[in-house]
Amino acid sequence: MANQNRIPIPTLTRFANLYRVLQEAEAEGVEHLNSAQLEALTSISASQIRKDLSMLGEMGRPGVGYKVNLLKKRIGSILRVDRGHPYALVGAGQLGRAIANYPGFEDYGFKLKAIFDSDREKVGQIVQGIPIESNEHMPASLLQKSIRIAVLTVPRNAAQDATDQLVAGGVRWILNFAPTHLKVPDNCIVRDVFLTPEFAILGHFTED
Amino acid sequence: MANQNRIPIPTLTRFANLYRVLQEAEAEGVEHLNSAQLEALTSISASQIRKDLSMLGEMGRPGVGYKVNLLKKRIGSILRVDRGHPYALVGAGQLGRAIANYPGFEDYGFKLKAIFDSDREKVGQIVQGIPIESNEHMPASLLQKSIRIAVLTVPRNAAQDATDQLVAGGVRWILNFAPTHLKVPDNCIVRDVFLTPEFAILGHFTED
DNA sequence: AGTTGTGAACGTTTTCACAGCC
DNA sequence: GGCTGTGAAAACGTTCACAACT
Repeated sequence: MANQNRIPIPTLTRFANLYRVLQEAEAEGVEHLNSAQLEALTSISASQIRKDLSMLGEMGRPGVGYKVNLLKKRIGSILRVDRGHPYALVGAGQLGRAIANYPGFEDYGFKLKAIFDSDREKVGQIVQGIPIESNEHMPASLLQKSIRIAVLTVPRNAAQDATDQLVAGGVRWILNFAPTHLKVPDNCIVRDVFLTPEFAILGHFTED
Repeated sequence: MANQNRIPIPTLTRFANLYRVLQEAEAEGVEHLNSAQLEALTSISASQIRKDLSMLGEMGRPGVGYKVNLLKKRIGSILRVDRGHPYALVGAGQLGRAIANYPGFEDYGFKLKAIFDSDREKVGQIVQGIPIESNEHMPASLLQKSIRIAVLTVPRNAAQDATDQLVAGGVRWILNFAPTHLKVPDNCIVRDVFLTPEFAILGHFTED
């Protein structure tokens, strides 16, 4: 039965993937998809999909499947894709710019509103229509723009400092690409995206 | 007791993090670290660390802790950091270049050996000392260089094509940044690194 | 005393299997 | 007949707690 509160992270991750597939299906004019078809498109098992979707209440029709536009809308509302979350990018290096320029995030309701970098040379440069600001105004600028979400792509040794300033500026959700653990207050959520472990895992499975 | 075969992915991820910390400790001349100290450095719980390390056989000494250089060596061999895995980058866009230029991967034994892009403009450009090759020679070039590992950073609609060519070129491990599911033969391992779900999850926790 | 290694308890996530609905 | 929704079972991963070792 529907228990909309407290959806596990693995389920949310799968919702994000389903959302993309549903978007594509809708664009192609597909009206219904059943759990087996969704499995083919995502390689999430059909039973897993049904279990996940059961958290949203009864979304499917036995014998028919799930209505694409309805399901997309429902998952979208869970992921809050329609809110236009403003976010800040801290660290306008290569990875940071790649993320700023990555087109996919807007589909999920995220809107880049500020970019910070400690490098004086970069300050004032325009990326994605946003001028890079100096790190120094970070807290004030964040507060003024009501930004609560940040993506952190600074070098490891600058990460904790930048984090402290983000927190001072009212940021409560951080997507962290710096390969280090961030210390934040309890009311702040950090999602770590570490690339080296991904490589390292690949290494382990390597043979010969 | 030591069951070196079949180490769970979460454990491998933690090993990769421990490896970095051990590298730093070794560089600083630290000889021993106990599980509580490792917890402080990684925020992996001490009992979790002991459990993970117990998979490697008895690596620590009660009352003393773990010998840094020994443990680093052991984890390194699990992650096969000493093999100098040659890898290819497919897609020399911003994200691809950011990854190519990221210094951390070499520490884990990965060595960039080829770059491919379908854009004629880019072919011949040098990135990290490697000339960008045209997609067309991909399979032949991969085979010639004995490359078995690839990082895929092409747009979604080019991803499956590129994957097919990688597989034709003998690649068996793919780190996939393209936000789509790749179809590969059974003997090929794909690790997906999807950035949008990370954002999407953040969105769900957003309030207001 | 200090710290490991590990069985046992716990909690979470996935898979199974099928009753019930379309 | 086909497919969903869901309890029940299984698998998995983490934390606890303590005997054993230095």
